[in-house]
Amino acid sequence: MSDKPVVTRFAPSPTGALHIGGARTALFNWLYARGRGGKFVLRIEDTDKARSTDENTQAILDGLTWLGLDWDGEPVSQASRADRHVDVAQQMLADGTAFKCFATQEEIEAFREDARANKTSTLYRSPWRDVAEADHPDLPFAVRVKAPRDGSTTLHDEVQGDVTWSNDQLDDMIILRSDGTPVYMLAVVVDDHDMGVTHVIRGDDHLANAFRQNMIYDAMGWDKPVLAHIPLIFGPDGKKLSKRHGATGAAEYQAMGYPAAGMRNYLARLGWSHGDDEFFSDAQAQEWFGLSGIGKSPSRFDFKKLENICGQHNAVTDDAALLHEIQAFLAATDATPLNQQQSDGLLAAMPSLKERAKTFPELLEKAHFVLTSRPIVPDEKAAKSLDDVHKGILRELTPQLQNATWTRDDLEGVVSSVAAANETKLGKLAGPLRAVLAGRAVSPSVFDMMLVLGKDETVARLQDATG
RNA sequence: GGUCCCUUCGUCUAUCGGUUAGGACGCCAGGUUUUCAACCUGGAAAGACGAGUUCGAUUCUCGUAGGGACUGCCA
Repeated sequence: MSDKPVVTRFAPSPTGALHIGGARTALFNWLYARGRGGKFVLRIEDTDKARSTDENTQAILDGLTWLGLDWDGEPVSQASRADRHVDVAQQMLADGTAFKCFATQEEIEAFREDARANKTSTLYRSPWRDVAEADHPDLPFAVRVKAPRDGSTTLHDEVQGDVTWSNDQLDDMIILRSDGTPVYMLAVVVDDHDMGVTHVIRGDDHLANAFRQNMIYDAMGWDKPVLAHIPLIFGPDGKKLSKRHGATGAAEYQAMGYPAAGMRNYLARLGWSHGDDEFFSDAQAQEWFGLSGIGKSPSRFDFKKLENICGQHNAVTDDAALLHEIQAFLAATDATPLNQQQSDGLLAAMPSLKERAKTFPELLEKAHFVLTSRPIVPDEKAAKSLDDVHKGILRELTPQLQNATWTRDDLEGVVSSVAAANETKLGKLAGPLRAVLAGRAVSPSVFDMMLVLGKDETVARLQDATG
């Protein structure tokens, strides 16, 4: 179990989009496998026909792709493996580790209601557990495992430590419904086994299930995977993450314009740590990630920290790569795509843009000067700084710029001297200049903009505004 | 109700019996500054509570409180 190549898996059920918690679970599995030269596989748990849709499956795949989590091989459909699951159940029946239960759902429900009313255990004990085959009626039946009744079971979990359950808390859970279809609990075990999964890293809402699933491993005599049940993610208020907090789905974070690298870093750091390291690359995360670094307590989602991390990643991301990400962001949000000129401009402005934006919308807003075209129409805030006095100064500046060599130093010199000649400061002139060049009160440095725009465009914009 | 799990600054966390309990985000003050972002300096800010073990507990044990998960012929 230790020297086998690592195989981890992510097994979402397509009953909804990719939840941010699921995204982190996938990330942990991916990090663990990739850091060890192992495989990371996908299994779609679509056995609930009523709630599973192809759209959801696609949304989950898209979400993982956006996050940059690549998987090995084709995603496995759990539903397509039903025959195999049934075979295993038959095997257990033959081995005597499972039995046929002829109790009807009404009977069981009645029992539970009674139990609840009397405040006794709602664990159903089927009367059919030890009934001989010869005495079985000719009726539909469900197949149940024979759970151990005495003693206790201790499971080692890499995150939770040793967890012990008294066996009388285990029920003879159903593995095959009375219509002959396999149940999730059986399918998971069979699939994990058949797919060679060595490490099961999943949300700790599955911890109790681990004990149930353990019964099937025991019944079949299969090797058990290493378990790691990770704590859940809550909203900023400590309550379950919900719409109220802004976003539960990975796609929503994509739509808000967070860069995938920042998401990976933030999510990895949520519930897992490697000393004081906060900001790291994928390569570092893969190298450092391990089960022992995962904490046991649930963590809250903090948008401020996410933004900070995203800002740091933007700053170090390659210009062209960022441009591609932004184009993908625009496409994903159904925004109008950039034309060639805008793409070129954005790329040229990227060095000064990427250091000041945490999200793509923010970056795009600051890139307005290069995405728009003449005549520049200043927005309300920008217009305020453009009074007649400053227009006059800018008019004076224009011819001087025409004679300037287009370097940062020279531009700074020209603007400063014009400012000085008018008994004002560069700081006072920057606002109006920004308004003229960008039409916005917020933008990169005026000199950076001039450099990106070039002399002709810069002068033209000045003439437009002061002419 | 039952079973299991969790509890260090507001948040994410470090600490693996001995620390002035460290870092990061955020916040506050000051600086820099051309708006935004960034940056620099400083600051406030934590071991849920109560016992026990120990020379010594944030760290180990138990209890209490609070929170969470599970308790389906759902996944």
